[in-house]
Parts: sequence; structure tokens; C-alpha cells
Amino acid sequence: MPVQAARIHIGGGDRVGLEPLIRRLERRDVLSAAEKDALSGAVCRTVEVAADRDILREHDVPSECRLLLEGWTSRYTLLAGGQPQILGLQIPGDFIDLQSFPRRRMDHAISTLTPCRLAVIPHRALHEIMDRNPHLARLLWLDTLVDGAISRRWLLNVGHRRAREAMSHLICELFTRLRTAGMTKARTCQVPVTQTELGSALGLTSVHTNRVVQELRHDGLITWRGTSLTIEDWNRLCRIAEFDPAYLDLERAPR
Amino acid sequence: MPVQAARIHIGGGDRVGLEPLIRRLERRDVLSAAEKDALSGAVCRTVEVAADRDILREHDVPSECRLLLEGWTSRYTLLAGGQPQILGLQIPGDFIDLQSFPRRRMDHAISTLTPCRLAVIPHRALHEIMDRNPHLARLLWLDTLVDGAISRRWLLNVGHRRAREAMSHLICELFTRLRTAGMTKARTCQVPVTQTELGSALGLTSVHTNRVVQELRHDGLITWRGTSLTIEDWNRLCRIAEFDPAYLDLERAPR
DNA sequence: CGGCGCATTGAGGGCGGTCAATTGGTGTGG
DNA sequence: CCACACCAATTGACCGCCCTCAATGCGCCG
Repeated sequence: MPVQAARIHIGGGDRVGLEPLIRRLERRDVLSAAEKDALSGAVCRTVEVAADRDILREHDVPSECRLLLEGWTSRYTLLAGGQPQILGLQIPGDFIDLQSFPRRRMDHAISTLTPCRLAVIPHRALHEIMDRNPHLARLLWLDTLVDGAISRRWLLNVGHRRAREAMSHLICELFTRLRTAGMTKARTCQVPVTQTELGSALGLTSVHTNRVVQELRHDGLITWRGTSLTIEDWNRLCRIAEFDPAYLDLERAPR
Repeated sequence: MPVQAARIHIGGGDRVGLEPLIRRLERRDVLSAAEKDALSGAVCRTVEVAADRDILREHDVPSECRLLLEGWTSRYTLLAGGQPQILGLQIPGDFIDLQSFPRRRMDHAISTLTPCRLAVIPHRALHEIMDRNPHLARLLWLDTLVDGAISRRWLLNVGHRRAREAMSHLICELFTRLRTAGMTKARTCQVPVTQTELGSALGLTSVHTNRVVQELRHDGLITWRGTSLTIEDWNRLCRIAEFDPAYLDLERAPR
């Protein structure tokens, strides 16, 4: 099914909305003005999508990539059971399907968890970046590698740790990613998804997710009311989670 | 700690040992003779490593990549508990740390499960490939993306499925990857690792791994004696595992 | 006010973990 | 050729984390 777009904005010559992405890339390496222009110039249009809509389905073969500008999305697959299992979360500044450029066919689906705004980048434009700017290409490659590193970290969490530790780790990761995107205020961030959805990312039921969240609250580690999540004790939370942000690769170095 | 090499062979002008890699890449796209030469020319030496040795440790910053020519290796991390948790398996033809090229710092360790032979490729050579041959660069990028797709599939297995289904899926995956590398005979392949090690990849203890393996044997799905694994009923095993090899991206298409 | 979605709480059960002992195959040394 | 060590595979007993099923609260919005 094609994207259900409420509104489409043509163009994209300016960098409006690309700040979270550029912030993240600049945490990793110096980005020239020409490279920022190449990125914003690659955007052919922006799209708005309502909450709980599929952006891509398994086995789709897209001819363009999507960059998330606003809202949250999730990677998921359907098991024989039926209900979707979350395999990844995207926040503003994350590419949704950059991998589809070398990969072609989607091996999982992607849907919106909230209303979203997306920037669309044709594969053709990425081809040109690869031909003309190997350095920027390397930074994009790197971004997909961090995506893989996140999956591996989730695998570690889900496969080998208790629910309490896993949830602590997920919270540390999301807070760090949101901070990198410039979307936190002091110790507080907005988490516009349900406990059930976060739990599914950890292979937990909503019931047990809730019990773990309450435990973290009771231990004075977090406050979570509505969509507003505050980290009350970052150091202790990191210790419980064994959280080391190195896998997010936020260190500046020539690439 | 540096690689403990038993023997080092300088050179690599020929393609000896690269067959499993080239087989896999050619399943995905046409590879020109020049591209094959570029790959084999990028190898600066080969190295032999005994079993149960670390090739790379967490936080290492390698200046070269390693391609596995013979033997099996595993990605792992150490949790606070102490014992290693397997996050990925490499078989001949797999890059061990291609990601280290854009990424620099290792976010996990890699060790040999068996005696191994490795081809070493300097990052400098990959730089040149990226500058001069965007198509080959895209195929290498693709290979790291498949690596990420495998992690995500493991996440699905480990987080959301029973041990029996997860083990079936792992067996289907490994058999398919070994077949692609040209390392199967009819329905039989060699699995030179212990049940304990395979189980760790699924977050299972050796005790439960053994019970699951026996169950699969008893149901007439597999035969597994020593290192020799035979698939007795591929279709039924795939059905139990919900195995769809699409995520391994073995479809030929222009990239 | 009534409906809906999400959070919350309770009771009971099962998958897989933990601990521990035994078997069996292989290699090594006497 | 056998005694022994060692490691992986195997088996048994028991337990706990998390699932399942179910009901209740509760805020939000029409």
C-alpha cells in the first residue's frame, strides 16, 4: 500500500527539519557546508503521515529513502501469531529505510507510532552522493551500521538480561538518542508511545512491562507521567542497565 | 591484545580462499573481473589463529578489516556476570569487522570458535575501493546491512519465540548461509561448535539447548552427531521456524 | 455521561533457569 | 592396552521470572 500522505510539500532546498540528523552526523565527524547542502538538496519532498499507519510493508521494494523529521516510527514484523513485534524504534533525525538503497527489498515493515513528518530522498540522489562524495557516503554507511549495533544491543538485552535491566537500558538508550537529536530538556524527554509498545520492543507483555516501570518508579530512578519521562538518577540507571553509549558512536573522529 | 598468529602469509594476489565471499556477492549482483581483482588485491596478508582466541576486543580501533576464510568465529560481549554472550556467528566468506572501516571503535569482541584462517584488508584499501568503485562499495555496504538484518532476525527469535522455534530458525539460517558459501553436501553440513555455543546465541542455557536439540532429533527434523548436522525434513523445519531467507538477500538484482 | 484506550492489579501456570550428577567419547600417558 | 583426565552431552529435581487470563481504575474526548 502506498504512503497515505495528508499533505505533501514539494522542494526542500532549505535545511528545515534536518537539524536532528545533522546534529548526529556532526557528533561523528566534521561536515562541510557542501555536504550539508548535498543532504538537504537530496530531499525531493516532505510527507505527513497520521499515527498507526504503515509506511512500508515487508517485501516492498522502495525507490526512495525516508528520513524521519517529526514523530516516532517502529520496525516490526508479523509472526504467525498475528500481532506485530517491534524490532526497532526511530526518532526524529533517524533514517527509516536508508538500508533499502543497497538492499532493495524490505525484510520488515515500518509503521508510525505517532503522527509523523518525513523527508523523502530518491535512491538516485544517494547514487550521486556515493559517486561524488565518498566521505558523506561513509557517514551514511556508518549510520546504518549504528542501526545494526542498536539491534545487537537489543539482542543482548532481550536475550540475556532481566526485564528490569532491559527496560533500564532501553530508557538510557532512548534518552541518549533524544539528547543527541536536541530533544531533551535537562533530565526530561517526551516519549510519545505506550508502555505496551516499549515493552514489545523488549519482548515483554504489557502487564509485565507495567510492573517493571512501576518498580523503576518506586526505586526513584524515573518519573513517567503521560508522555513525559524524567530520569531521576542517571548514574544509578546506567549502572543497572550496564549502559555504555559507545555503540551509538557519538565520538568525533575522521571517517 | 594483538592477534596471536601462528603463521602469516604475505601477499594475496590470487583469489585463493575468497570463493565463499565471491559466491555470496554474486548471488546478489554481477561482479566484474575487475571487481574480483580489486577484492583479492585488497588483501595484504592472511593469518592463522588457533581456536578460542580473541581476534578483537571491545573498544579496539583496528586499522584493517578481516575476512574469514576458514573456521567459525563469534561476536560476543561480556556482561557484568562474566561469561561471554554470543551475538553473532561468522562462517567462511563472512567479513568479521567490515563495519570497523566506517565505525572505527569495536562495540563488541570477536573470538575464534575453531582454528581459523583470515584475510586481512587494510582500511586504506577500502578507502580506495570507495573512491574508485562505488558499485563494489555498495555491495560491501550491503553485506554489512545483511549482517544487521541477521541481528534483527535473531532479536525476533530470541525475544518473541519459543526455544524450539528459535533453534529451528538458527539451524535453517546457518544451513542456508553454509550452502551459499558452497559448504554443504546434499542435506548435510558441518557445525564445528558445541550445543552450548549455539544455545548462547539464542540466550539459552546448555541444559535447555540440549533438551530442544533432542526434541528436534526425536521429531525426525534433524540428525546431529559430532559436528555433522543433517536436515531430515527441510520443509517442516522451515515451517516450525517460520524461516523466510529473504533477509539474507540472496536475490540477484542490480545494486 | 458514556465509550475507549491505556495503566494497573491479582491469581495461577509454564517455559526455561539453576544446581548437580552421570554418561560417553576422545586423547594422553603409563 | 588400559587408567585417567577432560569436555561435551545428557538427565533429574526444583524454582522463579514472566506469561496468561481477567478484572478494575482512570483520564480523555466526543
